[in-house]
Amino acid sequence: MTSKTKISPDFIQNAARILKTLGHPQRIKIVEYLEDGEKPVSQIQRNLDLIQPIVSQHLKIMLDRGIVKYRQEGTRYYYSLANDFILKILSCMSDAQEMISRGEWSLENFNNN
Amino acid sequence: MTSKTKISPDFIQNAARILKTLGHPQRIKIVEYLEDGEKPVSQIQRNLDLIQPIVSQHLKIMLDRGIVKYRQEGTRYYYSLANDFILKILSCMSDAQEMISRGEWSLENFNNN
DNA sequence: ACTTTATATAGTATTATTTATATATTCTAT
DNA sequence: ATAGAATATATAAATAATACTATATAAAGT
Repeated sequence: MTSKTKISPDFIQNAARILKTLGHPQRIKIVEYLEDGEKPVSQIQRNLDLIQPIVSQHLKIMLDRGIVKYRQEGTRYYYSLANDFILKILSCMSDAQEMISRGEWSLENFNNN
Repeated sequence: MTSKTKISPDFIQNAARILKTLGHPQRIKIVEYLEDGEKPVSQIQRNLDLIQPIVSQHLKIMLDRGIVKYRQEGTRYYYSLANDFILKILSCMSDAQEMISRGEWSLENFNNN
């Protein structure tokens, strides 16, 4: 059983923003990649096989929304997760993945389009 | 410590979709409202003070993405959460709310715009 | 049959997000 | 001072999400 979740009305906007921000495949991948510590942009770029401005753009969005932070060293920008909590959301999604693979949840609907 | 979250590459699109879908204030409110059981559209509408087509649209989006389901009875459509798991995500967000209120996390960044 | 109620669906305009491309900045090494 | 590397920023184009208005459907009551 799940206890009554009460998100305060003031916080709903923030909650939506966080979820929406993480609701992008490449950003999820970036967050996952940052899980084991800070990484410079170039490395993220290589790892995810994306062009540099795209990576910087996603990082900026996540920076503005408090999801990542960075530390500059010379010409390198080392990005890392602003917070361990972000991983909780991802681990929640990996639970979802399990449920679906066990057939306990279906994302597809009969009247899907 | 959080254990290594591993979302399979195949699932990342789905994960993003779920998060993005929940990343809307009114949809969060709807999900919260459905927490204590199925509700007909009209009641959701009254509760959230929205016009009917908006509610139906959000419900349809969430239906297509496996987040809600419904049961028709006469002219009434009773919507409910497709899954208890959805609440876990929200409860995760209510944890976030706490962290922020305790000052352990800031959503605002110096160079925010 | 006709009307009302509850809800869905369609179409559309507006706005936001995403991606791509091009350029600027800043640091480092020469 | 110049050049190269790493990254940011600006801008434009393409795409998607949102909210609104109007209309359709289907069941229930008269």
